Amino acid sequence: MTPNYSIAEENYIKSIYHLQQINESVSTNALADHLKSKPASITDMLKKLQAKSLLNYNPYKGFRLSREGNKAALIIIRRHRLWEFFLVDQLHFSWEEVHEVAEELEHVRSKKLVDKLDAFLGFPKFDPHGDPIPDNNGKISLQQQLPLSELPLNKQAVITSVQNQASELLSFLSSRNIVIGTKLEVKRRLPFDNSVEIKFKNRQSLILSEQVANAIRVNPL
Amino acid sequence: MTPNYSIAEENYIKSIYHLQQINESVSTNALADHLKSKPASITDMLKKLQAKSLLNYNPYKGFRLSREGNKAALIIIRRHRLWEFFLVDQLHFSWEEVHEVAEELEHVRSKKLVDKLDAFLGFPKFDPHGDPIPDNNGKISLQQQLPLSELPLNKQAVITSVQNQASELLSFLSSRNIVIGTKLEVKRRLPFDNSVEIKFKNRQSLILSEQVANAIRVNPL
DNA sequence: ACTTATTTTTAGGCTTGTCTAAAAATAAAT
DNA sequence: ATTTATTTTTAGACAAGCCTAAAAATAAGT
Repeated sequence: MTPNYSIAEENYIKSIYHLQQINESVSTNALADHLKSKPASITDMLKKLQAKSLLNYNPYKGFRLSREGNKAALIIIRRHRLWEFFLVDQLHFSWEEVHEVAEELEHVRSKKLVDKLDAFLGFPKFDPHGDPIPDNNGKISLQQQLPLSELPLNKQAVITSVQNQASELLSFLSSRNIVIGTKLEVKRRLPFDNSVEIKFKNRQSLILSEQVANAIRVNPL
Repeated sequence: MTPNYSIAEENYIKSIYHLQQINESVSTNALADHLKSKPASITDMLKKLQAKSLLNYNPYKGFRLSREGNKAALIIIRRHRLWEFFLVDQLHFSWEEVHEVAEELEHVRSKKLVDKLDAFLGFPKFDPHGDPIPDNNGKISLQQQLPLSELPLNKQAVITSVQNQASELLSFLSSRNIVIGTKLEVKRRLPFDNSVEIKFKNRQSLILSEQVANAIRVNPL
């Protein structure tokens, strides 16, 4: 039997998973920031997670999830993204509202529930933000994607995901018709602030800041 | 704003609500039994619930929910029963499997989620066990129902609910085709053990123990 | 009415998960 | 290389929820 973890443990596992996608090794401070917690609390929990062999932890040197920890993370992420899909697809939430609610739903542990929900939804591969949904074995389907900030000039591409859950950003993007599936290309980069001018198929164009262009992931066509 | 309660608090509120339907006043021991907890733990929590004015509590004398406590209880029961309905109606769980899972889902606090779920399901009035689902104002639609053990002989009635969530009982009943909506009448009562002989429309008959006949609620036609 | 049994509460302790303040380890700077 | 700054860990405390064992209150029995 796969063991059950507390809500606090699950939140740590998930945050570590996300942070280690960005950096080789995760630091105590980075995790404290991410969880809006204090470094001392982090150290405490790290010891517990290591005792449960979910973590490879070298004091003062940083840490990463173990194989088992990664498996646990993918289960939680699967739950989170399936519920997000459900909320948008079935309950007609808007994509910027779902994250908070899914933060609660993701901790409901029943495997049967999650698998039945998956089937009910038609085994979706991507959540409303374009992030891939792990299947019932924890397999995640990758797709070629790069930040909009790195897309070559004048190359057609389609938006595949937005790497930021802040509802302000998401509703701003929606209001500009920037959603998953939108096709666009970059017409130029402004060197002084690295902002980009993008152009839609309907010939409308728009300037996006470097931060925003970094959060948007695209798949070149 | 309606305050938020912890999962532990919500479980206490719900159990007290159920117990006070049966008796005038709830006792510490009865609640300890119901929650599979110890009397000392109950006393601790009762003080906290009273401090939050959810409870009218006279030490040594018993307790009941306050007006506010009842309101909170109905919100939790609404969540629980809507999720049960969802699980059976949309995810095709069988009615004996849903209780456990709904015990977890009921603690997801978002009001918007619950109201949207309600609409998505078509504003159902009864859950799969036949229990009424409170509406978004906490109003509960009552229906005339009495225990099968009290149904007069030879009077046609329809099963409206089963007041017991034990999955053994529920699957036993299903296997005998005893579900919500089944029509039956009581042919006789056996005096030595108060068991009842029931007869279905298709002329099949069956003996049920007093305990089982007490758990089944019917609406006389 | 007085003893006995039951119920409930208090007292003190444990675990989980959090915090602040201080100490120790590592990294950066001169 | 030695001081200074930063990061991380340890030490000790606290709240929520639970427990056992003992004391106090109520109920039952003769």
